[in-house]
Amino acid sequence: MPHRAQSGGLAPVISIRDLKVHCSTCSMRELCLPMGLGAAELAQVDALLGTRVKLHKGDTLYRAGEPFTALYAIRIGSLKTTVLAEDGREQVSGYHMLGDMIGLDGIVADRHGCQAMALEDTEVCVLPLQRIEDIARAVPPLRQNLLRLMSKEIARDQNVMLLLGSMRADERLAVFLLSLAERYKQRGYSSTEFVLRMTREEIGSYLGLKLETVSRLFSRFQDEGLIQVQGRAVKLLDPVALKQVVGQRG
Amino acid sequence: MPHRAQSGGLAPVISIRDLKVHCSTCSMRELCLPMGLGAAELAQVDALLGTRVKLHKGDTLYRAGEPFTALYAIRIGSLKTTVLAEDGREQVSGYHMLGDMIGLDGIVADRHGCQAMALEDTEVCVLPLQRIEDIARAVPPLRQNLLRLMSKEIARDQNVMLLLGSMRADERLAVFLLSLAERYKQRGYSSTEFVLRMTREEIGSYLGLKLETVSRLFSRFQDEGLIQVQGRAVKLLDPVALKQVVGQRG
DNA sequence: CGACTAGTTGAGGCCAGTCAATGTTGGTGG
DNA sequence: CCACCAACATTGACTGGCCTCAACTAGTCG
Repeated sequence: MPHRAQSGGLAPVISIRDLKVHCSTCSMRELCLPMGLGAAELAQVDALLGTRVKLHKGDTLYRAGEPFTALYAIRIGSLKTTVLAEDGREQVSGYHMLGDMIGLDGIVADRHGCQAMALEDTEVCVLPLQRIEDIARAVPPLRQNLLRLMSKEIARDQNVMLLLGSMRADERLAVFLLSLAERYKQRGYSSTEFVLRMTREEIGSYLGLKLETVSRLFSRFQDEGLIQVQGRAVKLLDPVALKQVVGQRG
Repeated sequence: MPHRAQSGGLAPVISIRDLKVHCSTCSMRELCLPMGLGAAELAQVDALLGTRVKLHKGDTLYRAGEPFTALYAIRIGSLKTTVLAEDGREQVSGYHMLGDMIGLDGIVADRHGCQAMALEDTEVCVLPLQRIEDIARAVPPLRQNLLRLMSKEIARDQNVMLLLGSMRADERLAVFLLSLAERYKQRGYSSTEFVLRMTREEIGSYLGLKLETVSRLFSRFQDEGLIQVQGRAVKLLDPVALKQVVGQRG
């Protein structure tokens, strides 16, 4: 099902003006593409941005193989990206929350290399492809930021490779929880208490594990007093001990 | 041990002039950063490039944590990049051959996120960081190419994640061999017969396997008539069947 | 209320890891 | 040139961690 520009039967509680994106008033601007820009530059970026898109839980923002037309910055909510093998196998390649940019992999072939799906009701800012070049020309620091974001994505992917290639199941889950905690913290949320937006199966797919293994590990971590789990609600009781899970024998 | 600008006791068999890099005369230019550029633009890039660096087998081009000063384009030879976990664990994150660009992960933090080591005698072109901005300003198509290369790296990493997260050992090795074959082909070499530049352990590290497993799989593939192996010399006898290894049960 | 999805837990099997012995290769120096 | 050594590679026996299959529970939504 394609994404929709507006949610179904809800009366609009926000004005038309708000529907236009403004980096200058966005709380995520220091994590997002315009990080570090001055007021004048921000105004330029505002003028170049497209509209925002609203997604409901389960909506797809783009699919693998579709023409690459824009990058997206997440304003509210979260998405997962999944890569598909030729034989239909599917793997979650990332979880993305507010302030993150997605779609960076599409530039190479003018087609998206993966699929992006909303894990909850979500809003993204659209950066149309044609305008990215304009932006890059007009605002040099922004060009730098774009490179940085891509570079950051590469560094992140390499860490996931390290996780998938060399860690045991319990280490993977510990790293996953700690990395979520860190990202929530950066965004001003609690780093010890949060609600997972994805299923056990999706976590497993991301970590190269089966859902039963993930479930068992949650139970085990709880038994060991490291965390408290109630469905998708997670509380990190002992982050230090959780860190120690990573990198130790047995 | 740091890299050296020139090899030890050898009399120079190439002229000084050749030591300066020239994209316009480089056979890799259509795979490398200047792909698709016109003659005038090539000349501009030539003027911006730094010198080349020679590495011997085992030499390190850069280490994780070192200040990021340049990107590198491989002229001759090959390198491996490895990421390190805090606990000292190490994983090969990529094999890179002539025409490839490396160091792209360093932009984010002004520090390299991984280590690059030569697998054989190797020469790389140096693109000093300060000049990358100049290049991007002066030659718009080159800016586009830089983005494309980074995007390609992201897409590649995601495929590795798919491999590590969802494939059995034999599938991983088959994918690895086929991807090497493809890359040799793109560079004008035989796609069915080549010499591996890395040890079984390094292959295993890249694929998330132990060296014994890699060795056993080479033997098994040979028994099944898929390949012929003699140490590091590999001949793909039945690439089609090798492709079929990927994605089938048992 | 029934159908469905998500999650938990148990029993058993298998793939890849571990440990160990042996063979092979390539570089070095006498 | 060859003997030597260290690094690399192969193969076997055994182990164990994660997967598979399966049963059951708890929410959720028509």
